[in-house]
Amino acid sequence: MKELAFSEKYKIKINDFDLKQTLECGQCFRYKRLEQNSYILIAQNRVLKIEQDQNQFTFYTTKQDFHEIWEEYFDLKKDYKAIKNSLAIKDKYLKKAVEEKGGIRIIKQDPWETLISFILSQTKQIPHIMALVEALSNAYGDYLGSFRGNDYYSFPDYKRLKDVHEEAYRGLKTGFRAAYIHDAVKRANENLLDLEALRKEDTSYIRQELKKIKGVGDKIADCVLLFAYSRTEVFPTDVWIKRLMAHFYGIEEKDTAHISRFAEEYFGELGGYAQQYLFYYGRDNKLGK
DNA sequence: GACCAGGGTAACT
DNA sequence: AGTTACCATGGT
Repeated sequence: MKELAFSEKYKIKINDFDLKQTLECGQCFRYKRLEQNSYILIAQNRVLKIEQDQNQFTFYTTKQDFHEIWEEYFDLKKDYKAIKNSLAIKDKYLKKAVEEKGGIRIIKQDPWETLISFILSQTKQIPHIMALVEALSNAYGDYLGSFRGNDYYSFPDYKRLKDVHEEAYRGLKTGFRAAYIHDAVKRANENLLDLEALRKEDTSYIRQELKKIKGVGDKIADCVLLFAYSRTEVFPTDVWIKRLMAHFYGIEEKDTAHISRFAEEYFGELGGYAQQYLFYYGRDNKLGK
């Protein structure tokens, strides 16, 4: 047992950044809220504590770690003001979404963790996804430390999962997704899937390669492209987005490919940002029923 | 007990 | 190319 002290502190002012919005908008699953504006995040094989007071942030780590790891991870160098202005002038829904959820940053997560997390996400609600990712980490990840009675484990990489049987994943209540996880692990260990090598490839090629994994279709591939590979033009289309596109823009399509084409046309290079603002705004306000 | 959840696949027209 | 049943589990 190792109690995490969080004795290091680095304070910094950041604009267009909201901790709650960035963590709870549905892009990541490994955080724990401590108090109103205080969170634990597990990422990069570390446990990070962060606090926010207005535009003043406290990262419980060294200045060096902040600049080498977390500034990039939270995409804090980018000018989101310009992005939000471009979107807000397009229509009243984007204007509202950007006004209300303008503190979202698209974080740069690990591709493997993102891939497995979104495989687990299918037909699951966000709290269930978080529970499954946590169960997988607790079972196979490295122990990182404890804080206030909670133990934290890293997300297990594909090498760590090499000899895990499909039945073991079923034991974690992953259901039919167990076979998909097993296939992804197998492909990674057989060098049929190299997520680091894919970083430099074209978006369409990455999508094509990801879809070779069982249980990975357009939506999950697009989530990996947006949340791990920073392909910010990509517009993942899920059940919420389908409903919201009908509600906002009258796009009554069942086929996600049609919605993606509309999004590509309408949002252009800012598709990924638009998707996150609209998704979180719509879901938080229960719009589109 | 029916219905749905940040989907995808296979088997149909 | 466009539907539909089904997949496993947990929550209303």
